[in-house]
Amino acid sequence: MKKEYRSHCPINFSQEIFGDKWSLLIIRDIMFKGKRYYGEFLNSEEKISTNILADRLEKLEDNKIIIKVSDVNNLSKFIYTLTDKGIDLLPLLLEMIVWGAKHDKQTKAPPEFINRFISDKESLILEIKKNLHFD
Amino acid sequence: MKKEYRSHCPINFSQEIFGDKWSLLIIRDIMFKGKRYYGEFLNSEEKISTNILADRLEKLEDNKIIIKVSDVNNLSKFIYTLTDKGIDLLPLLLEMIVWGAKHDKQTKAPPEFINRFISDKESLILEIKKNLHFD
DNA sequence: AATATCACTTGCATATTGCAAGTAGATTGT
DNA sequence: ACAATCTACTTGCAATATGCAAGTGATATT
Repeated sequence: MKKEYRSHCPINFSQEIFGDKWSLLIIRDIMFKGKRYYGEFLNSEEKISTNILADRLEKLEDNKIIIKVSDVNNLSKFIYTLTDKGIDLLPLLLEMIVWGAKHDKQTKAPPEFINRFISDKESLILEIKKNLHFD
Repeated sequence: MKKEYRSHCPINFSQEIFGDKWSLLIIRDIMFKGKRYYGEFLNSEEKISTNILADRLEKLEDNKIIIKVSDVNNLSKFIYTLTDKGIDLLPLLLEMIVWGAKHDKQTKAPPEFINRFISDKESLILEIKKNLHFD
């Protein structure tokens, strides 16, 4: 079960963990949209298929980006949350949002969000992080 | 030849363009290692295969992240360089380096590079950008 | 007790990846 | 001038990954 990395370049390391079309969307859903349940991820705009979702959740959990715990209010449900390692992806995701918003003419990124990030990175990061701790 | 995006979320937009295991490694090679030729990319540590390299270079060019021009000193060679859109990926890549270096115990990222980025982001960004303009 | 919900799993067709070998034009060496 | 080499790919094919649809088993609701 041990993972062999192609190299220990930090960019390669990162890409081997979340360099696919779906992983960061799951992290986005938890980080920015407050999603926590399997069914919520399934309903995201990009329509991930259920087997891919199951696979990515498992890989993200294996890589300690997220943790899965059962929901005490409903034992047939599980709650997925970010670990500190996952929360550490926030600055990267914010830069990705800035890049995507700048270069997609049809972007849906709210301009006030982008402007706030550009003019006041640190306070935005702190505010988002604060909202991630429900526990 | 028109591209349909699954959504115009900026994270999804970004991932549809470079969310795979190889694209950002090519960009890394140009940005941080000064590589410009097909053969140089082929020789990178992670050993990309030639058909995948050809495919990714074409996609990166289609997406205006890189441009391909023939080498006036050797007509059998082409020079690949970053566009402004590609150079705009620098902050994202730097955050990726920080994350990868922090969470990979075996990282090869030089600590002084990480420390300089953390303590003095903007000057490091400017310096790297300056070195990208050979033209 | 029957029905619905939830988080997956399975089967299968299609698409992508990766290895190895081949090709065509430009360059270099003799 | 000619052959060998270099350079940037292309092609064939096997292995892997993806995505759609349907199924399953445990819990929850009525």
